Amino acid sequence: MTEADFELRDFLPFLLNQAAEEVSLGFAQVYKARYGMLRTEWRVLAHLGSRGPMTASDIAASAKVHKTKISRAVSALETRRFLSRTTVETDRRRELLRLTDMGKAAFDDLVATARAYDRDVARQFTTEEQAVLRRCLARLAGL
Amino acid sequence: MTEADFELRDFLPFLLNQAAEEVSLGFAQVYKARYGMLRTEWRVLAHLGSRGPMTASDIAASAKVHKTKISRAVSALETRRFLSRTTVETDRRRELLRLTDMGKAAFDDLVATARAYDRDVARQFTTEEQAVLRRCLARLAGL
DNA sequence: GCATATTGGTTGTATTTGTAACCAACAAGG
DNA sequence: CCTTGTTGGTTACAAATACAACCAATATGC
Repeated sequence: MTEADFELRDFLPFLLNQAAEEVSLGFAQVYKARYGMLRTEWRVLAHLGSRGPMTASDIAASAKVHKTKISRAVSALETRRFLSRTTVETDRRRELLRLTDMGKAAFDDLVATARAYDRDVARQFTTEEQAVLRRCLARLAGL
Repeated sequence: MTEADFELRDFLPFLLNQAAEEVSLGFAQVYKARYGMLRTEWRVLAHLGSRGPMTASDIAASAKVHKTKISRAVSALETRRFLSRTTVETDRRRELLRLTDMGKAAFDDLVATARAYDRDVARQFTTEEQAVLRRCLARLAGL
């Protein structure tokens, strides 16, 4: 007999993946449809929008995303004029990224959408559940 | 002023992705190192192991994974002799997938590893937190 | 100052994935 | 039967990702 009583739905890595996929797929469609943005691009936008100008590797470190992914997302956002780069004069390897007016507008708009989406998702839980859920996820995410 | 008080870490889709990535990355390395299996392959193995023989589209439906992904995972598992196919005689489009002895052994082994990993992850939470977390995730995942 | 190592960032190539087109087996309607 | 439509599954091609090699600027050791 093999381990017949093993249930995938009790397995945390599986549960997390499944939930994450389900939840972020819905939101991905929103901003993809509206701005043609990929997940990483939206995340770069969010970082710059909420924390102000920073360099690519700052974002990579804070979002724990590989720098090549960031690099490509930044190019895409630059091409669409959502952000601009300026080389840091004291260290000319680094470039400070900042949102253009268009980028800020997109960010504001996406924040509104994001908040509404978040409320929508959260609504199916009690306040206590929400608190526990967010706390546990933050811990797991290493925040 | 742009929406400066928006914090990514409060945004559920982001939290979920981050947590999922962090948690399943660790486990992925275990079974990738041991069996050279990809996530989808391990999930196919898990389905067949815990629910017995079934067809590719059964798995696709139950795991909510696209059938092409399943198809490729099944071929990979077949090549490595973890499973075998037999055409269903009453409907020759469908093929019943079942684990070979090797597949069963791999499944048993992975179940043990998975349980240990799960315990490890869960240990940082209280019993109540665990219950809430699993319940919420299951709901979000649509289980 | 000069060789060496490190860091910020990009590019090239091999995998992986998603989307759509596809084939074969079956089902339904006439 | 013979069209037409559906379903299970695979394949082909495009997009996305990971990984390693790379370039330029700076830091470090001597």
